[in-house]
Amino acid sequence: MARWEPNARERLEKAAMELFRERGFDETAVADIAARAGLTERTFFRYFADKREVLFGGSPALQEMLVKTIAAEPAGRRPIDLVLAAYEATSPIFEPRRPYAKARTAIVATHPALMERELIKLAALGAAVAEALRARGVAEPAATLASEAGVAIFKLAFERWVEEDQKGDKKKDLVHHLRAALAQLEALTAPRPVRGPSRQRPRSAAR
Amino acid sequence: MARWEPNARERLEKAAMELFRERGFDETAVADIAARAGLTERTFFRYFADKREVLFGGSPALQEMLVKTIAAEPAGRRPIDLVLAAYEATSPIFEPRRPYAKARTAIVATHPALMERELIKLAALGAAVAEALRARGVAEPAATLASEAGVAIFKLAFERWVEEDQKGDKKKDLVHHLRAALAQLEALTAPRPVRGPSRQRPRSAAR
DNA sequence: GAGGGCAATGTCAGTGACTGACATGCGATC
DNA sequence: GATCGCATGTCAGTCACTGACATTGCCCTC
Repeated sequence: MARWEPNARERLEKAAMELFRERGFDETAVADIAARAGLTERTFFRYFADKREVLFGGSPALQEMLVKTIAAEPAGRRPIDLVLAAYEATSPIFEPRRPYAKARTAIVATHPALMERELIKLAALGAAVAEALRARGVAEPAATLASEAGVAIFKLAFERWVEEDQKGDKKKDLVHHLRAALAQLEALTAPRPVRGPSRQRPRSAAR
Repeated sequence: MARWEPNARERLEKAAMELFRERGFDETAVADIAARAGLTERTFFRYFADKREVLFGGSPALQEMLVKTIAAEPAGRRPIDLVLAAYEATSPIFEPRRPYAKARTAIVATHPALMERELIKLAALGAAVAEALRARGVAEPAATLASEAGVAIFKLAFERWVEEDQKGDKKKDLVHHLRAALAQLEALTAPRPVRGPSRQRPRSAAR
């Protein structure tokens, strides 16, 4: 009721998550979210550029963490290792929020419009990472490719990490999944076929 | 005027490209596009799910070509090579359309909403490729990672290919850029640092 | 402690994307 | 040439989003 309740932004985010879960994204009007948060539709749009954005408030902080980590890493490592270190550094943020991450991921998966937004946020993270690599002297196209590979690894690892069911004891952390994903990518781009013993004519390497 | 002019869909696509270029995406109303095509707004929405979709009509054909190529490739190659072969197979389609591709890419780059749509289309291509790999017996997570790597390679190669200015003689084709991008990715994920002679302590390879 | 200023919120009116229901004209079929 | 089906048109409505302006609580200063 009171006009001056604090944390308007968080209230809006919470109300939106609840309503998207209860009724679905399309069936929730912005006015509904605002009403549950004790605010008006107009105020919602002062905090979020559009209806989808309310689910992506954590994005800037994540990006900042990635960029700073890359800048702070010691020298003498492959670009892809710098990128991986950056994503590993976010693990302490995510680890205590696994249930929240799971709920949010489930909502995003329900609507293509939300997946679009998720994809462009990931692309923005990738672009920021590429820029941070360039700032360290990594040349193109290595910077772009390493950051794209990083996004692919992160997507896969995050998905595995979120899906891990509460088997209780043997839960792996995000860092584990990130390292596994990188190892698998390395295996995939290794010069010779990966699965099964050799069974085709040898020929000079790709390209 | 006549109600029964043929090719309504193509007329809408052409009108949209023109108007987006002349006025910009936001400044073009769907009713404007329809009017230029000699149709009504309602008819536009019978052909395209939303205003952005009018720029993405080629997506299903592209996806079909990728999937079929992967299914038809001979056995005994790395998954990533199958993926690359699939993208290479699209080259004859793109090659004669470079000016169109350039114009379209420029429009998409002008508006985040269009980039979002582009990203989700690429993700859909990637998902279809991963599925095609699985149908050939490629296991997870190799199928997903190979298809994601393929998308990254395609994005980079396509960008290079489109940007290539009309220097006249020495234009490279899309296949060239695709192969170059794969080679660069392989170099990035190779066990040891890429640039400069060795200058750090050796240690056993990743993982 | 009255006044003034600032920042967050509210109110209102408008535009345009998108949808459902129903009407209408063109072309083919029997 | 009556009928039918499909592409298109018409109309009305909802909702996301925006700009202009009003209001209200809070803090600072004199």
